[in-house]
Amino acid sequence: MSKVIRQSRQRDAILNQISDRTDHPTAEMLYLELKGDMPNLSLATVYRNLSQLESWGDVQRVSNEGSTRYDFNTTPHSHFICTRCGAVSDIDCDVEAVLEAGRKGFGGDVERCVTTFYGVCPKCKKTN
Amino acid sequence: MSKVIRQSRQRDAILNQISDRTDHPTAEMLYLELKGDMPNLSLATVYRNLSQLESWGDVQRVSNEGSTRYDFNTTPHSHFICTRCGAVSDIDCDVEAVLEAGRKGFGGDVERCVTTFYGVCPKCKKTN
DNA sequence: GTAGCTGCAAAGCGTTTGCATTACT
DNA sequence: AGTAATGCAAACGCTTTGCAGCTAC
Repeated sequence: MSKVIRQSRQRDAILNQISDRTDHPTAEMLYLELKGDMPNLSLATVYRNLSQLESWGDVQRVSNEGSTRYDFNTTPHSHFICTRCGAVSDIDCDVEAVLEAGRKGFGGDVERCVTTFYGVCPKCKKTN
Repeated sequence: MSKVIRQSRQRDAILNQISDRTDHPTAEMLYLELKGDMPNLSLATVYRNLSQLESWGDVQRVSNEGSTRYDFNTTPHSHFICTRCGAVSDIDCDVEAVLEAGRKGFGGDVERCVTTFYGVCPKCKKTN
């Protein structure tokens, strides 16, 4: 008897809030944003739902020094973190090629890889 | 007037403990290992010294879901984390090539990248 | 003697968990 | 009615910090 998944206003709101953006918010960001409409939303609920959504493959964790960010884009892709403004954005990079480079001369099974790029984002570069 | 750096038994011991190994220990591992010889060594001292050593470029942080590991090898290189035994090892991978792949078609300045590979290490593969 | 370093304990941070209550189905 | 999901607060694990005493220079 597998566990039944019920609908919940909170989970719907979280998924809705994360689905149409590319800025990789943290649990707390989502919590603060949603608290406007749902004043007694709890941070624990946001964390619990994000974990669930992750286990169902609906969102992806992006770990970034200290706090975790969440990404609605669950295809294997890489991230760029701006060292000036801290923004996390997606970056186009051939993940398969990186995997191949890692496999070369390594005795184990390389299954997955995560690459994070650092530097100055286009926006900050313009502002200087 | 810049701060004078003094010698300390504790820092020497930490550096000595980390310098001849490739298993990327955590602060707590080093603490437990050193506590044998220095019974009143404090975990805070280990953390403080590792931060200092990192800022001086003597060790490198390797962040790995939850806890931080330290690496005496400060040249840009990649890591492999075994999903069976949790071991963190160095892996040969052309970091420059990955950087190039990230730069392609990205508007900002890509300065640095960190790649972590996941899979089954040679040892676990053998044991199966 | 001065100021950096230590040990200890307390606080900090992001995250998880226990539990009584609420609300989907 | 039954049980998943919530809100709250307390606990968690890792790391940092405040402070009095210690130690290298």
